[in-house]
Amino acid sequence: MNPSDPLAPHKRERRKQDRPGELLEAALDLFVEKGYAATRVEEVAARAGVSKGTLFLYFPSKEDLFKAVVRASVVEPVIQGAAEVANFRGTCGQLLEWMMLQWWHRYGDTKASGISKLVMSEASNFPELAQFYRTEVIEPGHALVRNVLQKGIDQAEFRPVNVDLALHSVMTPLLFLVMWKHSMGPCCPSHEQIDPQAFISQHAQLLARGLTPD
Amino acid sequence: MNPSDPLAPHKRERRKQDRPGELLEAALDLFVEKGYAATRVEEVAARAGVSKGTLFLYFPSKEDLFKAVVRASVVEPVIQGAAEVANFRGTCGQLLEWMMLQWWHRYGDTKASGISKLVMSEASNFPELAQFYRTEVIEPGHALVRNVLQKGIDQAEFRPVNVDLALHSVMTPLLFLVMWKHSMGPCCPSHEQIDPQAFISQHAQLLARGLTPD
DNA sequence: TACATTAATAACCAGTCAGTCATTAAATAT
DNA sequence: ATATTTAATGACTGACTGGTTATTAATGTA
Repeated sequence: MNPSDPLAPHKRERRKQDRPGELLEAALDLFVEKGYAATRVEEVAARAGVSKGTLFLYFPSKEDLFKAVVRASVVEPVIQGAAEVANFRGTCGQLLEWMMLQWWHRYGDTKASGISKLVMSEASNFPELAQFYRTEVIEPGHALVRNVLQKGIDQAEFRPVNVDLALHSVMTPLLFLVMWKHSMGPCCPSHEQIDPQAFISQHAQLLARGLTPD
Repeated sequence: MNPSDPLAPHKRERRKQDRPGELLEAALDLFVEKGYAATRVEEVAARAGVSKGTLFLYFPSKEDLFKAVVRASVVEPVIQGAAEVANFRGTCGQLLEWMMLQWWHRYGDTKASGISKLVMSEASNFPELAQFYRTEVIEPGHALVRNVLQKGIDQAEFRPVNVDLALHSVMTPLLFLVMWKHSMGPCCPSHEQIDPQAFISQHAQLLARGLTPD
């Protein structure tokens, strides 16, 4: 008998340990690629090499699967990145630029960044998830930036601007790059794509100059 | 007979002229509030005080309804706003700040701005709509900003930065405010809401300083 | 008043998809 | 070997919803 006979009963592998991770991985791909509403759980299961029923063995509902994906793929990078900031040597202006570039190639330029776009898109349909994202992802990130700005002001490297506003001047281009990459980017003629590195660098330097006292 | 008898046949008003506008209005509300996939056409019809069948009398499909909403609520403000720029007197830095503030209270602070968020969210599901949005909304806006930046450089008010990147440093906080307002904003404690006016002003001044030659 | 036109309706259809459950088979214990 | 447990399956269902259409009623006209 042909071993790839499509009518042959599928071999049933029992790998309880690995299933959740594989399902999460598959779900991340599809949610990012197609959005929440447009991805079918059966498709997620298929990509994980498993039947739909099995998925519901590990996640009680599509919504819970989505939440699990967010938790798994977005919280980890944040706390990991935060640790590295302490080691940096240089001016606050340089640190700011370094942080922004790091953020880009550690997270923004990654599949996982699609989740940020997705959470933004679906926030009003999942208020509690938005809340979670805010406290676990946004707030820690803001705190990090706020500290650098405050330190710069305390050391008289920066003017005494409103740090709670200035922080958004730092974060905003990063979020924009992520949104762009996962929405308008793909349908743009390639010759007018944005070069993220160059944009971040120029913006960071613009900010640093703008923050410098007279 | 009770005039509000629920079993009484509904009075049929025939108002062919007004229907499309009313449906568009209702659809704008619901799309902005719940996203594309989550709003049911029957709900749109109901809010417009009309039955589902009637909606399909005026728009051939849900997708066409969506496109019509985008055209109606986003293209008009852009061309109108562009006209006003010519009359401004002041430095390029001041003009930039003025444009950003205008944009905010003429469009960003408006229900229609929810469409920008929606187009971003749904771009990958409606590539052709994203294309339309890019050429009709984004490109004209970019051109406007680019001109001001270039003029500032030509007049030596600004350093010779890369205008195609700097333009995003201008637009980015505006898009961010819109995204925030329609996604994370509603689920944030009110005491840490962003003050859009203040943020835009400070950012614009940061940019103007950052663009100033030594 | 009788007739023609057409805006509006509501019941209906067909396709989709999240979630269920009876059944199967791999792994483990006896 | 045999029995027991439980991971995995996939056919099935029930709710939902975009879109259709036969019918109704409002309006204009002769």
